[in-house]
Amino acid sequence: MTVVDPADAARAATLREEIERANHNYYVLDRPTISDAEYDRLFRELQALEQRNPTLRTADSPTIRVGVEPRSALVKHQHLVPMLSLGNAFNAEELQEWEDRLIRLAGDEVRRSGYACELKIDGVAVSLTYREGVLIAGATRGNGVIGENVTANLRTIRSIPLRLRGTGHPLVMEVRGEVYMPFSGFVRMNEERVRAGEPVFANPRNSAAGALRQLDPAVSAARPLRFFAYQVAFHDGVDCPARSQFEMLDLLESWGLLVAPHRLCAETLVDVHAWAETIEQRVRAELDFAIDGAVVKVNDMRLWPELGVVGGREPRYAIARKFAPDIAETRLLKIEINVGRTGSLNPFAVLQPVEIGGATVQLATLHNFELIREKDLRDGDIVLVKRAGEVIPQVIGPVPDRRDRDNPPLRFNPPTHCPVCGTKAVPGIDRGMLYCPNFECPARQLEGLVHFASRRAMDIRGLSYARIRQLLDAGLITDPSDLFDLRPGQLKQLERFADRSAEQLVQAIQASRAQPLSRLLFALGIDHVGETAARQLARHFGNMDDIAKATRDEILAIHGIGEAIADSVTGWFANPAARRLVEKLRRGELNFEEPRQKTTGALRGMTFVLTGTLDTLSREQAADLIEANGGKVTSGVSKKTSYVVAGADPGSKLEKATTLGVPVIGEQELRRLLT
DNA sequence: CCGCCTCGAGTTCT
DNA sequence: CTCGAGGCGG
Repeated sequence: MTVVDPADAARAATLREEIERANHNYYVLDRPTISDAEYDRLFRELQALEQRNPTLRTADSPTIRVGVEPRSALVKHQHLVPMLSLGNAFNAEELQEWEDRLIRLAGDEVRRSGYACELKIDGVAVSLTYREGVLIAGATRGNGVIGENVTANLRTIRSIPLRLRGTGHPLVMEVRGEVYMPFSGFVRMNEERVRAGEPVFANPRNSAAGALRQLDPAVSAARPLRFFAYQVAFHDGVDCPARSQFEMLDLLESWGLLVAPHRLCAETLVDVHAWAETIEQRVRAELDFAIDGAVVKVNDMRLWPELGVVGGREPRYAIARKFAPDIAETRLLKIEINVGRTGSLNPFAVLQPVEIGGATVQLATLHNFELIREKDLRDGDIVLVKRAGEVIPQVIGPVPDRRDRDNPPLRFNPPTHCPVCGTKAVPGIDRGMLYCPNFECPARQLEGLVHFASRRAMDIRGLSYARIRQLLDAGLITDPSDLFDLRPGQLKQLERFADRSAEQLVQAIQASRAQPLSRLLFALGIDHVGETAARQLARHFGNMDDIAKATRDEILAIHGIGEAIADSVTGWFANPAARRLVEKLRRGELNFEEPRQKTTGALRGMTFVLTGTLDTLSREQAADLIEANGGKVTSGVSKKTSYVVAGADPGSKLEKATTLGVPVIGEQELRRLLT
């Protein structure tokens, strides 16, 4: 006789109530009140409590039921075989526990069978009934046993065949799968709704659910819905046409159904884990639809009955490896604008900090003003933010349902003037972009100086963003040439400047005067003149004065330099302010010469691409080494690449090298090439 | 004129 | 790292 802790009992009751309320809001009212992650947390806590105290497991506990009663406006549909849900594993350890349990139940057969791995689409589960290959009915999952008949709506989805292709389909069967709305379609649909003055949808899954339950099929036909199939159910006694889940997926495809991409037949759990990591870190961000995890199934279907079902609810042969949610709702506090070095006005979103995929997101780029207009983003909106792997956070769109209807926030208007200096903004070549044309704009000066001092330009250590701002505010500098007049005494006057750091900074600035012309030229920040073009110019002309007086045609003659760069360079040197800057730099005794490049070298004519972490050399050292020996380093792999030098943990370039047949070498082999 | 190869520029968080 | 556009070769 076990004694139940009264605190546990009270907690269980609270959890049950909260879960029931969330279920009702989600399934019945279609208005989710808590996030999926929060729901999962509550659910698991309740499960754990009940496991510890079996007497708490009441007959009406949500852990026993699969869902709730469906809304009754639609005709009911009884599933041939119940549509069960899946147990969850949130990490590799829980996945391992699952396998351990399987092996205890069915022995090593499980290992030999391997695992079928599929994406878990975040959509609406449906069941399609085919008789003699013809679609006769379709239903939502409902409570798992009885769903809603939405046949007419499902028929409007083009990726659902009305008649199956191929042969070998059982007389009557239900194809199980997921209806979803792609991100692109979701965004487009909301844009159209904004134009039509209609309310907009909160997120793709709710849109798909809402579209399926429309009473008028014409309405759901207009929605961009898709379908992926993942399973088949038949009457007992019907021979399954496939032996394994993976074969079944192939069979579904041969019948003309779509199966979610990136599936894998894994031999071991280690492979499953590696695959799931790749999906979560890399693949997920590229998909045009939401996934909330991966489904792992024992591949051999003959083992399924033996493994049984947990609590009448979750079959043991499959488990959902859940990912951290990569989408969250948060408030867009304000749309702000950054002024770039080139004068580009870059809008970004300041967000109420929100946890997504293990990182706190506060800022997200909005790219350009066209995009803000299309999505109709406004200060104060609740927005959907997506972030996956190492991808930069992205604002998918507003959730206007949550906008105060009586008092909507003001529509965002692109700036007419530079927010920093007030100069009239001008449109750029790229659509949606605006520029501040003022060369003396303080923001542009700040960004320009940061670029000047940066590692790849003049490489002045200790001259950080904050320091530059401090020097500008103190009126000690306005342009890069002023740096070279700075004296330690002036810096020591400033706050937070120790004697030693003042001397070190002046020292670093003085040392940078010797940088080759190519770096100085790049540091000046002339439009279209990056590292490569700067080096080309410096090598070709040899010194600053010959570049300054070069004609457009003389510059055009250089291989790799075309009209855009030539015009930009001659234009820059024609500007009196620029000429004054050059003269001040000359007085500061900066190096205006490019050292003669030796034209020999073991790597002459070869092109290299670096990826991953090399054994001893840093990426930069390796690049220097290659260039010192006459070779070239580029960023992308192409047919012209001679070698890809790969280290530990290489990126996507390695894959591209193998597909293009480019030889891949390591650091040791690179060194051998030098001799 | 088209397609491929490069380069330039901007960007978030740990 | 990725997108977009510059530049070149066919």
